[in-house]
Amino acid sequence: MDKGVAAGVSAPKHAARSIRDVAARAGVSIATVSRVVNGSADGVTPALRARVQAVIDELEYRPNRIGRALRTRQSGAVALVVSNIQNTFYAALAWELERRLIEAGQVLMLFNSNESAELQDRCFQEIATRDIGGLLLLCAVESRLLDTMVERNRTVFINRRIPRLAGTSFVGIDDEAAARDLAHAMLRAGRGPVGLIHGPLYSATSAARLRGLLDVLAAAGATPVPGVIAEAGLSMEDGYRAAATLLEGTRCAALYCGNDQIAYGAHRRCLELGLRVPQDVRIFGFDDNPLNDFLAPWLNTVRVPHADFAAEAVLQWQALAAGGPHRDIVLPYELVLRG
Amino acid sequence: MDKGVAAGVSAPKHAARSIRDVAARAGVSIATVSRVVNGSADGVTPALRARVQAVIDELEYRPNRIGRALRTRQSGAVALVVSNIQNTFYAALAWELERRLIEAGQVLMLFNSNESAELQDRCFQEIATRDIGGLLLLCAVESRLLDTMVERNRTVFINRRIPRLAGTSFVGIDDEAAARDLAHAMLRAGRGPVGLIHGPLYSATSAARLRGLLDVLAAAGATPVPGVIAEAGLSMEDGYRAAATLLEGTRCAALYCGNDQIAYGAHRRCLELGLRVPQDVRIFGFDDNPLNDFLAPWLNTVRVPHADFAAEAVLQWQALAAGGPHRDIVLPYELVLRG
DNA sequence: TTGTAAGCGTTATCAT
DNA sequence: ATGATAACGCTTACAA
Repeated sequence: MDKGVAAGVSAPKHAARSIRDVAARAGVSIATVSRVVNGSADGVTPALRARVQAVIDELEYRPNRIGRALRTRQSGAVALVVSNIQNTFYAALAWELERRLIEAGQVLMLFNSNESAELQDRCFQEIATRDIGGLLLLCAVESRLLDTMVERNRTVFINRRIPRLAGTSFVGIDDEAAARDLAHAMLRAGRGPVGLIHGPLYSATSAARLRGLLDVLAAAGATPVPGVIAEAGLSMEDGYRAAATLLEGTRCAALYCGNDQIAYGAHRRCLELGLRVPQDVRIFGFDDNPLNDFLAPWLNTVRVPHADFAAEAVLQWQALAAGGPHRDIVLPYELVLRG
Repeated sequence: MDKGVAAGVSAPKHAARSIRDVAARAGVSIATVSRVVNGSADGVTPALRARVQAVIDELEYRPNRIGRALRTRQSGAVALVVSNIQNTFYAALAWELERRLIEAGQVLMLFNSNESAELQDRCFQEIATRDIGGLLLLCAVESRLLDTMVERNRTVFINRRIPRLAGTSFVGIDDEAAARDLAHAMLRAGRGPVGLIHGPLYSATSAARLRGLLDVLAAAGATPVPGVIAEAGLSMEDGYRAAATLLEGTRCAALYCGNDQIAYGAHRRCLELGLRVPQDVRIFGFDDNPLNDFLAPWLNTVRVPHADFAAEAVLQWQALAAGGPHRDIVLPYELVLRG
């Protein structure tokens, strides 16, 4: 029997080093190591600092974030609660956020709320016990624990705000204005019956978009009849179902959808009904998911600058961490008319 | 001046409760509270237990995970390192994973490696200091720190393995067999020149798929000429670029793409060239992204059971946590022929 | 059955 | 400038 090999198989090469290991090896106290690691302004003699740093490098010591978190009450993690990561717009935003947070030495904890107050609170419960450094809410809903969470954490609302919590930082666009622009583009493209599949009205974003749209349509005397307004969830499946109902017996020249995912679902239903897009029905959405250029060359939409959303959200979170005030950041959008 | 209101505005309602608060209020030691919280088998008198539980409920006490993590060396977080969350297949998988992990009382830390060894190691460095309970690698690449991470964490490879680390748990399909089936479907659909845009060959998954495909094509005497084989990254943009090169001057009746994202890019290029899909070119992909039914009704592909991947990955992670052995879990796939 | 106390890895206060 | 030590919130021997 080769005991050496047998032991080597099961035992890890070596456990992670602790500050004690470094201190012992360098012949200093753990306090000194801590000072070196944190580059404290309070002096450590350059010579000593170099000696300690050498040991740190040699042992590949990296401070344990859990120990540090317990002491500083900051876990070095930022929680992102997103409606649904399967929405490619949110996924793109999450990607940008993660990239920037890693750069800032933070990790991202991901939660899906699925537009449900219960699930969102479930996530909040997990988050609440973890001393996170920031809370990014990408499409939050009202829920029992929302206020406490916002109160206790550095919070930034992204893409959707809770009007009641207007004092909390927000990054978004002017959805109502964007919807008005989109409506004008719709009208310019040709008259005819308009169908509307808007997002859930508990969402201030969905509501603002609908408001802007109806505003312009009404002014143009193109108010859609009640039968062609439908509320839907924010997924492709929701859009498909809503379109199925809405297009049953009704004919639309243009179809407004509360976001691009809804538009994808509506598009599918149109094709099933033998309607050509855009020849028979023109479809309008919101967000401009990154894959539109590849898979939805028929989709007219509003480009929401997701990369800028992420950049601004992180900046604003950092500003809050630095003791800055809550702010509203409203970014420019852009109309994308494809067909 | 109303001092009461002024104070109420800035001060949080109350900080989170600690185990001490509960112990003090219940008139017991923190050890007893801990026992109640953890439902320890070691007895706590039912009466005492009830009294403590009442205080816990009253104060809405939830144990701080950082404190617990420091003691147990388990942060209650599972790290997911994914190639790119913008790939809708990975996003769908991540969604399923998050749902199940929350159910298991864990949170998910999300990292994008972007197929880069450097970035993956950057993520690993963040992960290494955080005492995670599990490491899920959705499309890992070779990197300097990979071995240490696998060695020190309960690891499950998903969708792509590192052949060198065959002793580590894996959840996937038989990619080579699936590719063979796909190739047969390709041949059944009609003869003609075949173009190939495969994924990067450092990926065992991409390599296996290509192997299976070439296998069948060769056996059928349909070996593609070197000029119509291209290697591409795994994104739509990569697929677009590869297709642009490959279709320059060459005519293909069928186009194999290493995954659906590549196929989306190739499809766009085909349309730009005036090629009709599937009339002029039939396109074959891999994964069956959930949005194909809506946006890619022209795409033939292999349905990779992402929900089952997630379920099995979590189960296998739990098995490892329970001291079980590493396992290979190979799930069934399904051909989806749309056009 | 319940309590006391050590200790997980840090940071930061206070001596020296 | 450096070190000793308390404290963060929790779990878990061990003592009572």
